[in-house]
Amino acid sequence: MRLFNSYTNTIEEFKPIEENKVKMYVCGPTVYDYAHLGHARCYITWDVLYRYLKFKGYNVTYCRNVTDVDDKILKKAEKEGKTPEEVSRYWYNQFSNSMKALNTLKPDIEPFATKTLGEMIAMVKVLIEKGYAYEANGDVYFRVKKFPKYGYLSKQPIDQLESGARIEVGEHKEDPLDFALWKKDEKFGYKSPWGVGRPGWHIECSAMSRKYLGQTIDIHAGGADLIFPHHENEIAQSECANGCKFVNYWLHNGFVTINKEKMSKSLGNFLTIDEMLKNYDANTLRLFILTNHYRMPVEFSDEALSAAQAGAKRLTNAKQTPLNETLDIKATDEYKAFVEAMDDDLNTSKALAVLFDLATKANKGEKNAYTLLYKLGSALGFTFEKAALTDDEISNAIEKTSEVLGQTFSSINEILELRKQARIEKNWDIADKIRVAFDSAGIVVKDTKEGTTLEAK
RNA sequence: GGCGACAUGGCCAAGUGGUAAGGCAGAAGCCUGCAAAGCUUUUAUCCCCAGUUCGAAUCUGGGUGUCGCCUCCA
Repeated sequence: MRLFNSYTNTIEEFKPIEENKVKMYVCGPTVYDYAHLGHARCYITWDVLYRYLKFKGYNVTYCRNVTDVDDKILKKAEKEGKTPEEVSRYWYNQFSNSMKALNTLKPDIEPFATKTLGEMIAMVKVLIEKGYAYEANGDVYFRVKKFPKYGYLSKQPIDQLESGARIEVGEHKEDPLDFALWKKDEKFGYKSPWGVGRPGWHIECSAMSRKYLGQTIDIHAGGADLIFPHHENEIAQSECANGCKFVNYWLHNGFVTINKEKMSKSLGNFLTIDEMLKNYDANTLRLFILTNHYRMPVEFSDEALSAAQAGAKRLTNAKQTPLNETLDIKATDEYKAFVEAMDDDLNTSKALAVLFDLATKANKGEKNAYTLLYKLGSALGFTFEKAALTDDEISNAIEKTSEVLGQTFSSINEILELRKQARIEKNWDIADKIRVAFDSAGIVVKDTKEGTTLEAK
């Protein structure tokens, strides 16, 4: 398997530290607001990597943190008259629901920053002892100049970084480039050797990653906007504290753009996952994201989403047959093509072509095509289970039909029986009226040789 | 200003040296009572210019355009 490593800027053969085991860390959300389509892209992308590694037989430990100590959380808490815990718990639950609705797998470990404070403080202590950090007026800063590799990940010459760096009012840095490991905060802070304060954002990930996955891990992933300064700082902290390499493969996903602009909270041009899920299902969003390579930008548009919706239906509407559990899928050409695509730095769009090919084969009645479609599709996180009609849809359909035919029905089956009779008698008027009534209730009526089926639109 | 990326048919998007996957939309046919779904067929010379090569969308150089990072950000 080959992956693009942002650290070396090249595609590399993936070799885990321990054979067959993969330790992956993904920078998780700061829980203070709705998750948007950009987050969906990030977490779906790494969900696919997680699923695919498992599909390949790796024993994967996936850790994704929750940042629950942060300025924005505190601001929100003050504004709403709540405690920071209340705010972060509420938004964490929202986030979890969104992730579940998107059909992403739960990470094996989901640590909270506030539960890892001991490790953060210990790490900062070591950095101070080793001379990589210093205390200044209750704050602790990292001495960037002491770490010669600083800027390597982001490919930034240090003098360029320097010209952009500033010292904020009230900070007591030795150098503008230095960044905070610990910040004095007497109001919301926690006890530490340097007084009451809060950890810096970057040290959180360094500490959580080490605590749950170890000093050197295989994969660290996140949005490309985290490269600088977040990941750059993580490298500096972890490598100086631990005295060894931090991450073997740095993976970064591209952004979702809207009107050719990055979708982000600060620009206010975002669509929340919850909003999106009202109009499109999880398979549609997943297909929309996976048709593009994960490192490329994805432009949001309703046309693109509609196209993805039609495409997702094509996959999930493929003729389903009982799964053949004895099939040796690894021996099939489709499996080989799929794996070859995915092994090539997650070429999901090529992998999808295999799925579409299988959908066509399944529709033509080719043996095992559906089994393969199901298994390979599941490795990308698609679901093939047909959604049952909702009570709303059913009662609506009954109501609309009763209206149109001027006759009261008590169940769907009663209507279908009537329609069946009407069709036998070639009373197309009644048959069509029922179909139109069902359609307006969101139910598609299909007449096939095997009989009539109902599906949610 | 520094750093990085991208530019392929109506739309989305693979493809990194040998004459353009796939999806959506469109057209035609089959199937259907009519639909829907499905099946079959069908639409490109790859931003511009120069170069390397027997041969380039694919390599090199120069343009043009778009985006991202350099500050919180997935």
